[in-house]
Amino acid sequence: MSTARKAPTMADVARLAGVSPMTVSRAFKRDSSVSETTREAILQAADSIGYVFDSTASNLRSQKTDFVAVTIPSINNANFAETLRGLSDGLKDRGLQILLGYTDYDIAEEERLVEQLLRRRPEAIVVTGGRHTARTRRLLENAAIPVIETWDLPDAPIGHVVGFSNAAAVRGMVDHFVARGLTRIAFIGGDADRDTRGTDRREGFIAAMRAHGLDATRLIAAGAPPISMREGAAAMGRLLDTLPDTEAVIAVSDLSAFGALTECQRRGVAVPGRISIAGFGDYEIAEVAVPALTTLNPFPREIGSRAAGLILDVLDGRQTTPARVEIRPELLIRASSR
Amino acid sequence: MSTARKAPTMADVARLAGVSPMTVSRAFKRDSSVSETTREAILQAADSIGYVFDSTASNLRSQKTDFVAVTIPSINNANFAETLRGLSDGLKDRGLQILLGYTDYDIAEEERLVEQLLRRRPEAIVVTGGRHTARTRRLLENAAIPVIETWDLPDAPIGHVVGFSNAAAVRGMVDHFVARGLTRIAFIGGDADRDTRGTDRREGFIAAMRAHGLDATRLIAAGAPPISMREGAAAMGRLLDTLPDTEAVIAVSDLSAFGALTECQRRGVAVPGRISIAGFGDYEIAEVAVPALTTLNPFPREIGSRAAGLILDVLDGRQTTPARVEIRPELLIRASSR
DNA sequence: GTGAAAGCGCTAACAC
DNA sequence: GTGTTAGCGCTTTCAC
Repeated sequence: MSTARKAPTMADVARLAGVSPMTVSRAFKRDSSVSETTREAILQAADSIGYVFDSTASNLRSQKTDFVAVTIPSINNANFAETLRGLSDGLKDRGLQILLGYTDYDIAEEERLVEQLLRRRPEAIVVTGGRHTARTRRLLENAAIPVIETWDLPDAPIGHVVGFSNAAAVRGMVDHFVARGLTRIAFIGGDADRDTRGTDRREGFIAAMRAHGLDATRLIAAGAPPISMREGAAAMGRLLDTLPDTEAVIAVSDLSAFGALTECQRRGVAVPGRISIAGFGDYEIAEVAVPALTTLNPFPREIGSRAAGLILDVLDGRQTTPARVEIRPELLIRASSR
Repeated sequence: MSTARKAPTMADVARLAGVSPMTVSRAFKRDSSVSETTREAILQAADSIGYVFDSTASNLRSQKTDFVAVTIPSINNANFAETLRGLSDGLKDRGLQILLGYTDYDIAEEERLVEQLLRRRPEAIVVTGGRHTARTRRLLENAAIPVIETWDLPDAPIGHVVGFSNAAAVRGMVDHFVARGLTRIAFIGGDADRDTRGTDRREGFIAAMRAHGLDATRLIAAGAPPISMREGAAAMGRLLDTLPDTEAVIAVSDLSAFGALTECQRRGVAVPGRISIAGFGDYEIAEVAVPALTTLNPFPREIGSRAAGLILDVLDGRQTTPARVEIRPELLIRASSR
C-alpha cells in the first residue's frame, strides 16, 4: 500500500506520451483506430506511472457498465455454482463481468438485492426462480434491460426464461418408483413456502402421488431451506421412527438424500433392499456415494451457458422477442433405487 | 421490459417534488439532513416515475464505489463459499458490496482478474493465497487501498493477512497418525504447483514425515486442482494397487478423502481397521460420512468475517498498520482414524 | 489516425 | 434544512 497521492488519469498518460487524452482512450479499447506504434507508446507510458483505467468514469460517460447482475439463493450450493460458472464463462469473452448477490432463499431479500443491483446499471439481469414480490417484478419490468428467470418455468415470465418445471421433474421420479412397484413413498423437504423451488417439488410430489391414487401425506419437513446432509439424516430418522413401513424416499436435493442414506446405514436399514432413496440435482456426492444415488440432473451448467448466450443474442439484436428455453432434467437411476 | 425511453434522473424527481436535485440526493442517503416530510415526498415522487438511483454517477463524483473486490480460486467450493459469506455478511451493513472473481487456481488468471477488478475502483481487495505473479503484486501495492491476503500466512505480505499455515496444519495431522503408531502414511493431492495451498500442504506433509524419520514418498498426484471426490477415489485405487501396505492416508481436502473412503468401501477395505483416512477443510460430508472423517477445520467463515472486520477498521482509521491475523485450524479426530 | 469541446448524473464544497 | 456552482474522468460527437 503506497501513499495516497492522487492516482494518475488519462490526462497524465496523454501528457507523458505526447498525445491527446482521446488517443489514450482509444488505445485502451479493443478495436480502436490507433496506430500500433502510438498504442504501444501509450500503454508503456501508462505502465510507467502505474496508471489503471478508471471504469467508473467510463461507465458514466458511455452509459455502459459491462456488468451482468445475477441473483442466486445461496453461494454455497454446487448446483447454483455450476450455473454461475456457465454464465461467467459465457460472458467473459465479451468482457462482461458478473455482479453477484445471494437471496438466502428469501424473496423479500431478493427485492432488496435486485434494487441494489439495478442501481449499478447492469446490461442484463439473471434471477433464480420465477416467483418474486410485486415490487421486484415492477423493478425488473421497468429496468429496460434483458431479464432472465432461471431454474423455473413461470406461467407469466417477466422476460426470458431458461429453466424447467420442478413439479414435473419430481413427477417423473414418482413414476419411476411406482413402476417399480413401490407405493409407500415419502418426501423430505424444507419447511413450506421459503424455497420456492423446494415447494414446487413438494407440490409436484403430492400431485403425482394423487394421480396414481396413492397416499401423499408422508411429508417430512426438515427445517428451513437449504436442507443440509445433517437435516436429511435427522428427517430420515424421524421417518423411520414414525412411518417404518415406508418403501421409498424422495429428497428435495442430493445433499439431504445422502444424509438420509447415512442414517439408514447407521441404523442398519438396507438401501435399496428395505428402502429406496432418490435425490435431486446430480451433485457429485450422488455418483460417488455407496450405493450411488438415483437423482435428476437439471443441467445447471447449461442453464448458465444458455442464459449467457441469450444475453449476448439480445444485446446484439439477434433475439428480439422473449425467449423460453426449456431444459429437460435427466432421470438417473442408480443403485439406491434398484 | 418497457420501452427504452430515457430513464428518469434526480433532476426529474427534483422537479416533480419541487425541490433541488441536491435535496433529492440527500434524501437517498442514510444520515442526511433532510426533513422527514420532504424525504417522504421525494421518495414517493421517485417511486411514481420509476426512478432508480444511478450509482455510476455517484461513484464517479464521490470517488467511492462501495465495492470490495474478492478473488477466490473457485466458486464451487464450500470452504471458499463460507469465507465469502463471512465477508459478505460482515460488509453488508455498511453497504459494501462484493465484486467477485475466480482464478481457477491459476495465478496468471489471478493477474488478469486483479487488474480488471482494480479498474472498478473497489474500496479494498481480498485475495486468496499469498503467492502471486510479480505484476499482481505490483498492482496491489500501488492500488492505494487495503489489501488482504487470506488462507495463507505469507512471509512477505503485501498488506494485511488473515490465514494459517497450510504446511503446519498438515504437520499436526501427521503427528496425530504417528502418535497412534501409524508410520506408512500416504498423501493424496493435486498435480504439483497449480494450487498453491495444495502444494503447501503436500510440502508440509513431506517435511513432517522427514522430521519423524519416516518415508515421505507415498505421494499420489490425483490430477489438476481442485481434486474431486471421483479423483480421490481413483487415487485411492492406485494407492491400494501399488502400495497395499499403506496404513494411513491424508488427502488434500475432505472431498478427495471421502472419495478415497468410498473406494475402500467398494473394495471391502476396512476404514479405519486396515487404513485410516483424514481430509482437510471440515466440509459437511466429513461429519456425515460413515465413518465420519478426521479432518482439520480452518474456520473458513471466520477468515471471511475477520477480513471484513479488518476492512472496516482500516476504512474507519482504527487500523493503521498491516495486520496479521492468524487462524488456528482445529484437528477433528473422528471415526475414520481411530 | 488524431484532436477539441461538451457532457454523462451525480455530489463536494460552500453559502445561507 | 436546503440551494448553487462546479467538476469527478472518462467518451461521444464532430472536425480534419
